[in-house]
Amino acid sequence: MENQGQGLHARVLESLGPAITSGTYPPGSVLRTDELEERFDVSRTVIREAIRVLESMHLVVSRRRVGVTVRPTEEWNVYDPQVIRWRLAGADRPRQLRSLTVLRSAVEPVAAGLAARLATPEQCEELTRHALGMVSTSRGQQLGAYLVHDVAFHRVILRASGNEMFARLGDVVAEVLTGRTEHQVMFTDPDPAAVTLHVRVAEAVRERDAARAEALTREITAGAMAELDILAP
Amino acid sequence: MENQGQGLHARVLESLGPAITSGTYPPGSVLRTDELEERFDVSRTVIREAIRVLESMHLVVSRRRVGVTVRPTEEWNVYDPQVIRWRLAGADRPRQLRSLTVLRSAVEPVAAGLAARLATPEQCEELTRHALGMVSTSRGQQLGAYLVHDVAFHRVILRASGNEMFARLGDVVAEVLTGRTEHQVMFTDPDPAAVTLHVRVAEAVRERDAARAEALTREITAGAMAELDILAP
DNA sequence: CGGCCAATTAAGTATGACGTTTGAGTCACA
DNA sequence: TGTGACTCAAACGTCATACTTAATTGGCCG
Repeated sequence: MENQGQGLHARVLESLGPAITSGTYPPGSVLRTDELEERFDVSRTVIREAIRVLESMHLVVSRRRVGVTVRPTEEWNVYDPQVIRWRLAGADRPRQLRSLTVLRSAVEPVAAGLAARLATPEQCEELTRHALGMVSTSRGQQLGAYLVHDVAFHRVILRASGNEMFARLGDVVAEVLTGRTEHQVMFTDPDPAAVTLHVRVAEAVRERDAARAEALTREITAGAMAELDILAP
Repeated sequence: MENQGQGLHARVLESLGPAITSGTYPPGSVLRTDELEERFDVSRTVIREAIRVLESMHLVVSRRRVGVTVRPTEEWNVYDPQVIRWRLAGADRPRQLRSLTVLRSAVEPVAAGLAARLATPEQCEELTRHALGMVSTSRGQQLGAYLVHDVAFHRVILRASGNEMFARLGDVVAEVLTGRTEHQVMFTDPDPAAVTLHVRVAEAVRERDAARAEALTREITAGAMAELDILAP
């Protein structure tokens, strides 16, 4: 969905990263550069650059005389988009989807409240447009088109919040929504109630009603959590 | 507060990173590797490794025949702890503190609610201990000791939430709290009301009262926002 | 048995050579 | 004069190799 292996070091990364995040090399495992050099049939330079990147993601730590050691899971930079992609592609995808959905449930309502205050007229218009797009694609097995509008809607909300930290979660939300459509049940058309909620959020933002926008978004994320059987107090 | 320049590439990073995030090299600027090589008096190997790391943070993009170009701010991996540190150390520290405080206000209450359900007895005990520690250090210019308990308290909440995404925000919160003590007013002792709120959160978690823990934490973060003059609806 | 020293190992750094991409300039032709 | 293809060179990308540094291991000596 984003970059792709241009350059050998990227190719190595796209092989090593998933191998680490998926547990093929569990925490504590030790890799040696010359071994990798041989395995990927590339030069030392390339391996070292890949290792440096993995190190900056806190996936590994490189120490002299010992090798490149995989770090414990708790220390990984789990907000790194690349790490998120690797983990979503791996075995603990369900677990990862839950974590991210909980994060969404915390962030998106607050973002919607802020968006209601700060959204530009253009952003309001975009929101409305995508909400209506969701309505018009919510029936008749148009899940692909529906997803496009859904993702765009949430991206606009996050961006319109005016908070860069929220805005950067757009990719994460996109992954979660895409993952849900691809992997989850979702054989059937989207829940009409959810569609309506999006329309009403767009309305609330347009009318600068922060409290309502937040509350409605909270309903949306609550629905997303329910889909994954996450705690329902 | 974390790693330090062990290795030349790390030294280069600690110089280039802040230079980019602080705007010394604004987006669109172009760096050439051989120029950097000379400026830092290190080999290509070292420069290239540093560049790879900056690239993985989405701070720069390296293209043939053109050089290493600084990317637009919106594309930076603003959740990377190292990027956060660099930006907090730079000129737009106030702006960064606001962004992060808003993020806290979204995440921490939800985390506290989850902690109330999931915290282990040990974590409950830790919470209580740090809350009491805050009480006992809240008077008489013991800001340093107070800060230690404050940071520890919020770390436990985030970790006890059982959500790895939340848990990894512990460092961010620590930076924000530390930054407030160091840079903000805070000449005077901490607000007694805030101290009391922490004690009550610990209580609520201990009593498994998720709604109360969430609401009380929302009050804490609202206070933090008020300190920074962030919107007060 | 314990502490100290040296040998070994694997990462870190430096350097020279070559390959590859691609922007930019040039030149010819319409 | 404008447009097209063609050439050139600048900058990164990759490789191979030699050397340096740090840390672990293990043996030697007290």
